[in-house]
Amino acid sequence: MPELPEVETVRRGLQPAMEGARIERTETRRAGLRFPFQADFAARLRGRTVSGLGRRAKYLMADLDSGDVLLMHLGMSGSFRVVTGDGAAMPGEFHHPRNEDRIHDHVVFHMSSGAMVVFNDPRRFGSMKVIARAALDQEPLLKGLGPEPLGNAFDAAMLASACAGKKTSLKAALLDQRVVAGLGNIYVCEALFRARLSPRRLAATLATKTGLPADRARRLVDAIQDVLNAAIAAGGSSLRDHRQTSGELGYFQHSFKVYDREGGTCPTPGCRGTVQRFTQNGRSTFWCPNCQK
DNA sequence: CCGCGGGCCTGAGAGC
DNA sequence: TGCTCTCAGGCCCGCG
Repeated sequence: MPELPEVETVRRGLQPAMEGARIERTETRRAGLRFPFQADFAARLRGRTVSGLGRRAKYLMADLDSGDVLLMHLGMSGSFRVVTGDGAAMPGEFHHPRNEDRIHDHVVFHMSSGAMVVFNDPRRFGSMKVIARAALDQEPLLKGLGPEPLGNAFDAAMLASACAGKKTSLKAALLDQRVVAGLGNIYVCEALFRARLSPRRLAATLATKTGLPADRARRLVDAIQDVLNAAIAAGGSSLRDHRQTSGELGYFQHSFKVYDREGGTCPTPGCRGTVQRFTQNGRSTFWCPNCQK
């Protein structure tokens, strides 16, 4: 489901339930998700206090007082919900369509506060892994990740150089987590629209012949940051699966300009274009051919 | 090294 | 109603 804004929304929702609390016990209700749980997965979590809950790209990272880090990825359909100790649902939980599918509650963290943090993931593309903080920079899951799009290191020069010489489309380059980490299909479509850049454009054209970032690279960086910040402020986008941990819907999907708006009128003032859809690298691309060049 | 297509899973929705 | 088909917000792997 989730791209960076949804993962960030989940992180903020889980913070009150997890930070400063101890994991008394972890239930894993099946052998694994995308890959099998480590044999010592639950044991390494038992009795550990969560000192902080962070995020890297689309990964949630819970820092433990043992020196370990719990890495969690939501895949396509993963979601968390927090259930208070008396068993009462948090506001909004009752209406969560997934909550009837308890068969997809795969991991339950029983916290010292009495709260339960429940991970539900029908498609099981999500993953969880405990690693030593000292070995974080060797972790294969994180190793190839590019810069955080909302971090200081991400700017037009960096994006242009990461795309320099790339023989692929701009759309594919932005989906490549080695170029920039955290974007997915929705926010790539939306950012390209805001930057007025064609998803078909060669990625290498973000740099000038002298290697300097073109103006379009600056526009694209601004567009990426603007759309991510706006989506985070809205609690992410709720299409099929994503909810905030409280069960509330994010509402950024109402602000999509092109994603899932095939056939609609281009929202750019004065543009008479129609939003089009086509398939690129196996994924749907939505765009306005009239104003994205 | 790079880019692409397939595969991993289940569920929702469209069309018949 | 129910079947089949397509598609879905991600990522890893193997192939050419």
